[in-house]
Amino acid sequence: MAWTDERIDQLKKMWEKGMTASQIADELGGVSRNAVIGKAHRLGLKSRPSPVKAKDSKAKKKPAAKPKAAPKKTAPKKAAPPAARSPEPQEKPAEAGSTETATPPAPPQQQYRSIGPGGFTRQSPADQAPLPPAPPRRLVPAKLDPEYEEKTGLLDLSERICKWPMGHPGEPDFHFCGGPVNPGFPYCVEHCGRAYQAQLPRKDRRPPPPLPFGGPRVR
DNA sequence: CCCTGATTCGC
DNA sequence: GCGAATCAGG
Repeated sequence: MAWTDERIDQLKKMWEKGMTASQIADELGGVSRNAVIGKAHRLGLKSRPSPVKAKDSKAKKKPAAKPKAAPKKTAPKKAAPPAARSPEPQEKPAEAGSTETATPPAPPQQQYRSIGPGGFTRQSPADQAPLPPAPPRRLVPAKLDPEYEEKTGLLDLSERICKWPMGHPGEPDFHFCGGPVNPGFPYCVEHCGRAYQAQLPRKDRRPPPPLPFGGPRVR
């Protein structure tokens, strides 16, 4: 599969969106995870938190004892030069919370109010007691509803996860089996048994169960 | 084991 | 330029 401009564009978007190389790879299709990573680097895309990095400052020298059976074809060019990485921006605002002090409650002060018809105290918007700062909100619950914890969702699927649907799409608790697959199949052993069945002779077939949601829409 | 990204190097 | 193989941390 070639890297067309379009696919490169998708790659960039996904990469910058934080998707993993694997996710990007099988979203694009036709490329491996390695291909995606390789391309990303060639494109000069920003590297992202990698497990195997950020290790430094410890010069561990093991002078001897590491022949490794010489699996390399060429002379292993060790000694990665500790070339000074680009100077980290080091943007640490060091600003003591001088600006984020909570708004102090308005001090009691002389106020002039007019009395409206019916004796109501007139109140202008400026007279409104200052609203306390809104509490910080979470966009996402810190903890998943226990009902969905442990459930296998669409994004959890992989080549070794059983993709047998449990429930129906659209239902709140729709999820996937999530068990280990029967190697070579998209389902676990149990669900392979459900998925792959020989046809019964016509006379032995049961009528199909009623379709959910009232069946196909007729226009 | 599984996952991740980085790097190398033959093509 | 490409990406499999390899490395290495979580």
